[in-house]
Amino acid sequence: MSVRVRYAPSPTGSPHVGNIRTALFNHLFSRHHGGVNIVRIEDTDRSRYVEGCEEEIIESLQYVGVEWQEGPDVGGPSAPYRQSERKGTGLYQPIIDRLLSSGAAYWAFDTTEELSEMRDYQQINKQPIGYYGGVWRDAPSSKVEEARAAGLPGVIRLKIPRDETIVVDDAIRGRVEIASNGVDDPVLIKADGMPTYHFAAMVDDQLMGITHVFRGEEWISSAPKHVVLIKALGWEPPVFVHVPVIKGKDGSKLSKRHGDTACLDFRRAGFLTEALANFIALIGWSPGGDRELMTMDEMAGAFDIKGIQPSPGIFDIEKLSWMNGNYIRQKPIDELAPMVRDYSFCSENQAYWETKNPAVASAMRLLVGTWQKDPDLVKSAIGLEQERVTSLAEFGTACEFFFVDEVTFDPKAVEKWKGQEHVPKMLDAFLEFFSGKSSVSTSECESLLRQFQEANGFDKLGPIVHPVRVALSGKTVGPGLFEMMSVLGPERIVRRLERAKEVLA
RNA sequence: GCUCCUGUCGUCUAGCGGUUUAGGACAUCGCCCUCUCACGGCGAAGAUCGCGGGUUCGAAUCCCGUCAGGAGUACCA
Repeated sequence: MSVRVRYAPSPTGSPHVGNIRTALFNHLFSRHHGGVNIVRIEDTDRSRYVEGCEEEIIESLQYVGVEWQEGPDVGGPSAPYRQSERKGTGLYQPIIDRLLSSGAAYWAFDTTEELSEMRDYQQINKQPIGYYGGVWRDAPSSKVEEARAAGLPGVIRLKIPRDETIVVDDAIRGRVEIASNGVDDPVLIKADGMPTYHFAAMVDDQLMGITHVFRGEEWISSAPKHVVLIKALGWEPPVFVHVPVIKGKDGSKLSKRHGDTACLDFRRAGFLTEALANFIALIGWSPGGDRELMTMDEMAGAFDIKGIQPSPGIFDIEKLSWMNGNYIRQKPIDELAPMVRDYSFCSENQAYWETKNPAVASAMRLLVGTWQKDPDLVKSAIGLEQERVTSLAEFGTACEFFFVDEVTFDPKAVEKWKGQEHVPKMLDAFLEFFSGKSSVSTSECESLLRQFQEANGFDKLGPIVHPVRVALSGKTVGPGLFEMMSVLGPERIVRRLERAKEVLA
């Protein structure tokens, strides 16, 4: 039997990384088995529908590199792929009729007040809270007909059997047994006629031939309801794979107060597709052994449900950053440079940093502005910063000193070299060397500084290099000085040296 | 309250009854490389495998209990 899996988000907000991780597992699993991955939009709750959300879902999926063969955007043999549209085709009706006539489901006309009173009572009496039948589960058909004729708003509920053990087979945890008496009767069809998740998802999974259902762990407690439903319909349940949740640093479920959680925020923050995908796949999944840095192909090749951890994992942004830096370093410069340019140019990314850290946003704009005038300068600068940066966003601030007209001096750096005897003399000598030149090579710069070192009796290069670095970049840290000088070029060097003479005098 | 799930270094994890003085990675610290930072290399520290009982010649690995954390408990998904 060929594998068919589905990612079934509801369009209620921008997808969370945990959610997208489930989508990634679907992708990896279907690729591993040469199966089909389906995207299905679960939009049965009209009150929670968020406009534009479907686009964000698609974008998030594309960002992490998830591919699908059937979905609302590409169509497919099981179309439509939005539950609201599926409902419109009337495909749920015959199934619900079957359930009703076999007695597996029943109409219930409780009002919201009655339901909340019931829960209060259960709460006070320390009983399990939920709907276990009320007056409708076994009501005579005449009473139901009466209520329907009177036009009372009613729902259709699934009749969970009494005194039985419901078995849920979970591919990660194994066999889970639940006493049916603790499972309440779920609503299948709401008063507005829309199906609930419990009903629509199970029916659609069946109709779409889904073989494995990957979903969040939070679904495990409603899984018994799903197996009862499926059995009542005479179907074979799919393999359930309840993937563990992702938690924040403090151990609670990942949420807004942990910082970024929406998948697309990570793109805005400057994380590479490869890094995010690799990182989230490894929260909760391990290929076994010591493998960590993996391409999508490698992950798909190694993917196995047995490698999925049953325990929840914590999202560690530090490790993500390390991975991101790793992938950035691997990029050939011809690929990296345009990537940094596009990233920095994107107004959505700039807006993101504008609220998070305006200095980063302005550095990004400066990078783009400079690119338009002198792309080679920017490319070279990116090349020099490539190995000391951990996100696309950092290139702006890291390269900033290359692009500014006037460097910002780090007071501590100035403090250290200001007034040192050899400094003014050295600056003058170099000024003279660079004046009128049109370009310099790295090796020319190196020999210039080394000659000065020897001529002036310094046994180390430090006292020469450090003040010059401060003079040219304003900072104490950065790329190799000679490479930096070559990239800056004589013209900028001269201008900066002149200004530094005053500052460091 | 009720039900279910989970529990190996701070974090992600390897481990599937003996090859384990529990391995790797991130983070931390130190050394080396070196013009600084970073990269890279080497090394240190860090888990008596939640705890308590069993089973066994032998348990992180199997069983029971216990505690802790999490999830669900909607006409939301």
